[in-house]
Amino acid sequence: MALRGETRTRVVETARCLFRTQGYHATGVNQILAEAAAPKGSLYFHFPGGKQQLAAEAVTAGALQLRNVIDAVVERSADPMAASRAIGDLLADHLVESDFRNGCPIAGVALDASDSDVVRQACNDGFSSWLQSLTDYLTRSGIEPESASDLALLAISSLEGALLLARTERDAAPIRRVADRIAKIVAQEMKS
Amino acid sequence: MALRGETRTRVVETARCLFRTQGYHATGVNQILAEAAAPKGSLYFHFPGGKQQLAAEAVTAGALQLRNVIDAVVERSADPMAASRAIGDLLADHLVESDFRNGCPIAGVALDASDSDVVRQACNDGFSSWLQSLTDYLTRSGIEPESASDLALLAISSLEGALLLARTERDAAPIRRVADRIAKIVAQEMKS
Amino acid sequence: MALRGETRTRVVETARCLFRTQGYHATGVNQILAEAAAPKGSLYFHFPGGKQQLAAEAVTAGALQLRNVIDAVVERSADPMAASRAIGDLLADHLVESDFRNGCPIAGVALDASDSDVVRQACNDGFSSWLQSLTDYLTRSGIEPESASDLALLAISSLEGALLLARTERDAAPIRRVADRIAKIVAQEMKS
Amino acid sequence: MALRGETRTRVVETARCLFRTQGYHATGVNQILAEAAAPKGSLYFHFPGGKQQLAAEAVTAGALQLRNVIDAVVERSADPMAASRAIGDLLADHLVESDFRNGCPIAGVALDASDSDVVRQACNDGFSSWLQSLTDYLTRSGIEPESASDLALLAISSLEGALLLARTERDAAPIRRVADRIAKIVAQEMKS
DNA sequence: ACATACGGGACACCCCGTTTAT
DNA sequence: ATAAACGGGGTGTCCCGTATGT
Repeated sequence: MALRGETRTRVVETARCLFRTQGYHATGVNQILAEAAAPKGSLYFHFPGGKQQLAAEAVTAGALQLRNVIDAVVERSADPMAASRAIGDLLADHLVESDFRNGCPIAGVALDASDSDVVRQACNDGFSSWLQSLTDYLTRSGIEPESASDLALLAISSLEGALLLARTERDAAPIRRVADRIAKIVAQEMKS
Repeated sequence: MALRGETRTRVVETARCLFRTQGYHATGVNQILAEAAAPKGSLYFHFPGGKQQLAAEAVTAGALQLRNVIDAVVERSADPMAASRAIGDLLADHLVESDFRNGCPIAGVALDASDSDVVRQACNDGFSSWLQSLTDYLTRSGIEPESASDLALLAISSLEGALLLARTERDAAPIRRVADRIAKIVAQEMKS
Repeated sequence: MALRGETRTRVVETARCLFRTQGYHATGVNQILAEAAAPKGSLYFHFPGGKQQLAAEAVTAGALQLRNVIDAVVERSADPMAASRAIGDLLADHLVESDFRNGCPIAGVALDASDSDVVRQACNDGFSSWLQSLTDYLTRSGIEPESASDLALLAISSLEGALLLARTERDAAPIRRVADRIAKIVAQEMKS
Repeated sequence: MALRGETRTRVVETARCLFRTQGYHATGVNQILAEAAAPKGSLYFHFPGGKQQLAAEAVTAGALQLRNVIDAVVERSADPMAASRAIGDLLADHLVESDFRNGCPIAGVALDASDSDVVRQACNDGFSSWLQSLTDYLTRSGIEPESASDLALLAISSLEGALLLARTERDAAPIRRVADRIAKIVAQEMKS
């Protein structure tokens, strides 16, 4: 018998993948349930808020996962410049390996479901956590707090945009080029 | 009887607005037709390729319009740094004035309809034209071609990402902060 | 709440009648659902295969029903000759009573949906069951198996064609004339 | 420039082919016009009665063509028995060569458009002409008029039905078997 | 005779959410 | 927690016919 919450987790994970590659409106709850091999009747038992709640949880989970992956990469890096390039490589690899389907786990939902407050809030929380985490890291690396916050915003914005451009172009080069530029900018900031 | 192409243009314009604010899948052709006060029966006369063709044309039109607006702003600016800040203000104003609905005219479609090649190609062409236009401008402003291309990619990526973050956060600040940072980076590039 | 399968059966029955009189493409699923007073949303719950599955089931049901009716008529008949005439009368009556709308429950679908394999197969199964049943009966009546199979094919083919002609002519005479001729041919076969 | 009526003829021919293989409702006027490379605007100039008139003319043309082909085959045959088998072979070949799509040029329309009187009448005229032609031939071959009429009806009905069965089964055997049986029946009739 | 455009309705299919009964 | 069935609205697409302008 299934452990308590096992089905729930599987549904969220499936939703995370599908929302990430297809966006909010292009992904149907039936598809999620079918792919998760979950019983349809119990969707609204686990997620009384329906598709919106499911998307919010999927985004939250996706944001957390990516943050953990990035944190791990960062900790293995010698300095922020190396970290930036490593993150770029990571994102580029994710994209290419999925045949240019796996972009940002938040963006597709954020743009597509911006009318739902609960979903938008989850997306915002995800972005905020990334910004906070990156700002902290840059500060720890010796950058002044104010600059660190700006750089974190620039880094995440540009990587987010680069993911979009790369996916549209079906070429991961923009991601690595942007990550490289960010590295240089961070380097200059650390010298001063 | 309608003037040649008048209805067609009106439909594309309506589609451009709706796709921009709602994304591809959240926008129905019925809604477009109703809002454009266009006859339903002749949609597939004007757009035999259906919704995909309509989206492709809407994206193309949106990309061209925004490029023209930006070109005008750029020409009024004293230098690339001022231009960057002016573009940021422009995008931020667009977003705020529309109650955080009018983001990038391409992004919402690009992320949502990446499975359709004809739509994806139109999005890619739009991004490419922006990149080209900006690269040219930076080159004309005295930046080396190689750096200009990189800076253009960074600028567009980061503004694209900032638009997404700002829309999600319902706060235009990220756009202006990113535009300001880009201005500083361009300044440094011009000194060297 | 509806008893298990009650709605489903009602839909299939309605579909059987409508497909029989109107053919496959001239019958819309909305019409079927409306006439069956069935809930629209659950059509694809009961029939995931859509209209094709519905038509296949309707044909199967129609073929079985007509076979049962014919079997009953045959068993009441003194000999194959009488049976042939009785079947002709039965089909002619069906046609006339419905103002020349109720022809063969298979033909209208078979000709109209021959591009769908699932539908074609259901039609084929229906015809095959009729052929088998009639061949068995003729064999039991003392006709050699090989001849019985040929006669069954002739009988069903000619009645099928006669139904078509009668419907087109709006005159049931061809059916009875053909049935009478078939009776004579069977008689001659039994003497030999 | 097109000769007068050339386009019209091409449209009717295209309609004949499409109606024969797809039936009435499954064939769209747009498809006919596209396949005939005919201008859409002039359809209702040539055929003010619309699709129904077009179908009626297509059926009339198809019936005449098939009658001519059969007449030619009959005249080349030594006797009615040979003629029956030759007709069966002809129809079977037509069916197989078209991958079981080209059945009777009337049946598909007759069953599918029986609600339109103008179409039904054209179908009826086609069938009647075949019956008349065949009855005449059998009479000329020495069969009593009354029997000849009955045999003609039986022959056409059974071949019509056999075409339907063969198409559904995707096997031309029923046509040849029925034609063979008809030949034997005619032979017996001629002896008496 | 043709061409462009309209016009509204219908098509099959699928959506998300709810209800009732296990 | 699951399951079967409902409920109505919406999807993109295509239909046949018409009207106006060469």
